[in-house]
Amino acid sequence: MTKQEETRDRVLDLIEGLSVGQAIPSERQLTQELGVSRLTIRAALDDLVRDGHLDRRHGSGTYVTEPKIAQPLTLTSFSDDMRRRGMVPGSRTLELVVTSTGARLARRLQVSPEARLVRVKRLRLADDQPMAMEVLHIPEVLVPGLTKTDLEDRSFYELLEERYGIVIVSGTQSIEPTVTSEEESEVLGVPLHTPAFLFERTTVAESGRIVEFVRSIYRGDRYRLVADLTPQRSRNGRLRAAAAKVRNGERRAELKSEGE
Amino acid sequence: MTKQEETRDRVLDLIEGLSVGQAIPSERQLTQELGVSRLTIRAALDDLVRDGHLDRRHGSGTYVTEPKIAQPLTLTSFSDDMRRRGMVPGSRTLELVVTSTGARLARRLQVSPEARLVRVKRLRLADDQPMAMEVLHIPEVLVPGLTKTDLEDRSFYELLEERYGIVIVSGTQSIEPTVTSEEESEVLGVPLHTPAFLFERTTVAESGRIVEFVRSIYRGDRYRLVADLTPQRSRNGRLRAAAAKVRNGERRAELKSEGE
DNA sequence: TACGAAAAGTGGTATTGACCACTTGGCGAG
DNA sequence: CTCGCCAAGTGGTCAATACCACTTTTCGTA
Repeated sequence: MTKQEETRDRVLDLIEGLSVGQAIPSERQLTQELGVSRLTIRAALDDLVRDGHLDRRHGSGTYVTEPKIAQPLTLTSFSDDMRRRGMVPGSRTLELVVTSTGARLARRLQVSPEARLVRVKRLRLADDQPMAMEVLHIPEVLVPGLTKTDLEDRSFYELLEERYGIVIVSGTQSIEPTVTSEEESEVLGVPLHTPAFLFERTTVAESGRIVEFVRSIYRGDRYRLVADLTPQRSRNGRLRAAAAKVRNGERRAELKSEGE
Repeated sequence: MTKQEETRDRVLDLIEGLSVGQAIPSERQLTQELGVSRLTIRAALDDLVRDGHLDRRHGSGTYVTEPKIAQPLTLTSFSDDMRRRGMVPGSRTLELVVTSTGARLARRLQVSPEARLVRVKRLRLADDQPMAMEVLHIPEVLVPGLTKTDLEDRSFYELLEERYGIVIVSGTQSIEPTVTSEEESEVLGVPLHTPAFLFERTTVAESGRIVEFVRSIYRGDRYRLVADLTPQRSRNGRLRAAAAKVRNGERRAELKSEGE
């Protein structure tokens, strides 16, 4: 744990005691209160600004921001994602079976095709409304004794960490447009061939091992991705002069209002 | 232009003279060669690492990386996006008309509903294959005398900067799944109701003025979004211990291979 | 020759001190 | 009372220096 990380967490604690819009102590004040150099403070605040917890105003101060709506292109769990929108996340496990892996999934998960695999199909709810259907594939050795109810009322990632000691550190997700199949339509309660997002995600643990492959279908009529864009610097220099003032675009998702 | 930005650009120039995988001079060497402090060097390199131009290896050196496939959730033009994939971008202007604005668009563009608007419909090509159809809406006062051919063989953003002196600094883009309409199917050469991405984008100039509202339909069978994910820090601290080692997920798009 | 320890070089973190640019609020002149 | 200026406080940038952690190379020893 570096001082910078420690500082970040201490400021994070500090933020919890404040309300949105309030200013945190100035950088020079924090230097004294926390006993670290201003550079360290700034590096820690940089992180928190990047993550959307703080907003700096040159010449004025540093303020607590509205909690971000969401950052679906960050490694967040469905539960956290929905909670952040003020909705109650839910989950109904439709099926939990142990199967063999097969060639394609074996490659994705980087395990032997003979390995045993837990396959979980579940419905994700937001305020008891169906939002997405997802199918998880997890090597059985990683989650022995996993049951249906384990997955009902908590984040799978929390469970992984607390019971199995597996900490997620990264992942890759692809996004495609698609339309719902017959099964998906029925489960989600939408007409056949409704537009939807298809997310495919593999996540990686601290150890470097691939933990899961997930295939999710999100209702296109209720889920939308929103990205704040910033220009990029180009290596060939053509547009370099038009360099960014705004940096680090944020990503977030929104729920569409019913009547849009 | 701060020293840090100047340093960044000088390193960027330096990178152009190297090939992928080669090491750039060490930070201490750069300190001397460029005559700035190591802190400044590091800040500049931080930027370039974030943008994917460089890769740091602790104890070893800093290396030039493979140019990123793409970063579609960054403010990049279609032309740049396609070029980066080694494809030849193209554009066919299907229609260019001046109309009045209407209430909904007026709100989006923050102009009077009576303002004149240039509406451009065009087909975007990659290697002469239809990739997307887009409709641009631009207040006419910003781009007087714009013609069809202006838009054919160059980036619209380049044109804006060079001829009209308008520099784009940020934007917002929403992404939804949809299916192609009759017109879109015909123009793109795909069956009716093919899954597609609907992008809606508004871009903002240096002046703070909204420059354009764009609605694009991307073929779902050829265009895919890929995001590298990293965990986030949470303000309520529950999972904070599992903090990220990997930071700053990159986003990129991929073209699907034909036979997938 | 093969191995292992040491040294040299690299990026990673941290401190201290300084100055600049911007915002804000108070005070004085009109 | 109002306006404009100015000073204080804030974040933004930069320098010089030090030490740590890691990688790579070198070189001496077995």
